[in-house]
Amino acid sequence: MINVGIVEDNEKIRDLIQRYLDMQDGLTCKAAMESVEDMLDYLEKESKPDVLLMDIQLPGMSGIEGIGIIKEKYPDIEIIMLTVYHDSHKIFDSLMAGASGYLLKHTSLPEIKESIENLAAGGAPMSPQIARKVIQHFNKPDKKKKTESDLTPREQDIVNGLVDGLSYKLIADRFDISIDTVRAHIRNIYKKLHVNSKAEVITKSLRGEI
Amino acid sequence: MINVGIVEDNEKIRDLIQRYLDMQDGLTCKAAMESVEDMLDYLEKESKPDVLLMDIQLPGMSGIEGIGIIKEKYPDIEIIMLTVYHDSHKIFDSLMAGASGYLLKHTSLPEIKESIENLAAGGAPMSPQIARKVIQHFNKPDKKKKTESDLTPREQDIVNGLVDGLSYKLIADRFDISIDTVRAHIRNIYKKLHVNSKAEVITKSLRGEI
DNA sequence: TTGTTATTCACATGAACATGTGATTTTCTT
DNA sequence: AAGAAAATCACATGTTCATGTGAATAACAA
Repeated sequence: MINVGIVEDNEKIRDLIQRYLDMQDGLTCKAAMESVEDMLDYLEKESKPDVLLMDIQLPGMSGIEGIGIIKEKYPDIEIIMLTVYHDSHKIFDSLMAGASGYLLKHTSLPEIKESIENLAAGGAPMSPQIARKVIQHFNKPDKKKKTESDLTPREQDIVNGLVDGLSYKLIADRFDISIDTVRAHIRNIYKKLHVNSKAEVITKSLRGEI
Repeated sequence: MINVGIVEDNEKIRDLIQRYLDMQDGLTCKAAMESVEDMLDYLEKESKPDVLLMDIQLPGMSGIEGIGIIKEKYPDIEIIMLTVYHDSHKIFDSLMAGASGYLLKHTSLPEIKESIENLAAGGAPMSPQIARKVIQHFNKPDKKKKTESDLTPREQDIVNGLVDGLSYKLIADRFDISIDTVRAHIRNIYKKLHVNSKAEVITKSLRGEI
């Protein structure tokens, strides 16, 4: 028997989901709150659910903030976001905060039930549109190669020195060259990267733009 | 009508999937090859499929290498991996190479059909176990908080300015404070982070150590 | 062979940075 | 009400950086 909790401020939706889930075989749904704060109170007193369905837009604390707090106190509770938001920031913030699934609100009741069972079986429920955005997040990084500049090996050495926080003098020592040679390389690096400070080179390098 | 192609070295599985998909309404499946090389030959001559089902373990070029080559030549072809491998490396390598979905081989024929339609509708088909691993990839980064220093909001502003490659003067302008105040903050930042140069602050910041 | 690129070095100057010392005001906690 | 922390500003000094100009050597491609 999977114990499900709900955090959703819209009373109609909350009651509808609760009633539906509670009458399903294998599921029980007793805790249906309108805010994270209420749910936290409930969790201190009553038995903890296995799975929480959570909205993002809530009175008081947002659902995303709620994830962090709940997961810290009760790491075993799995949280599925159930929301209208499909923008990348909210999705990734939720996942990074510790959510195990992300469903859009147009998801039908039977699909929600299926998602909960899916989660209990080791899956990760996601609406298809959400899955798409998550995957796109991985697809992107290829373009880095296009922006790749063509620093010479020596120039790359110098850049690494800068990233390590070395002064010109220390870079010169590291590679056994004169400080003026270091300066010369840095001039060339700046030209190639179209920058004019150590700071920008370091930032570009660590962001993978070199 | 969605045109599907298959790259799979096991003849039985390949034929089975091809026959099944080809007899479905709304789908056609004419191109079923045993290697990426064969599929590339086919793509040069014949009409291009909308969706490719691709194995990873193949004679000759691996499916993951294949993704990159096919996506570069024909960016509009969507690729779904269909494989027995469920290790994180193969999953992420595939997604980063440009795959739009990842199914495990125990997926039933009707589920494969559903996944193709799902993809055509803007979704991203993934087996639940795969979705779980993808999400776990996001869940991890929390541990960074442990190494988090306790810079004040203003100090964090200054750090961001440094990362953006601004001089003290420009940082002062950005926040409407004097350059000496910037200096004062930077002194405090250096003490808290145990560093003594802009470069080190930028590196720490971009490596998530702040 | 001639030209280009990579790597090396030197001298010079104004701008930006690192660091010390000291001080005021506001805000929050005890 | 007293103390701590955060944010603000000032003055001073030595160091490091950014940039200009000029040049030599080696390696490699046209």
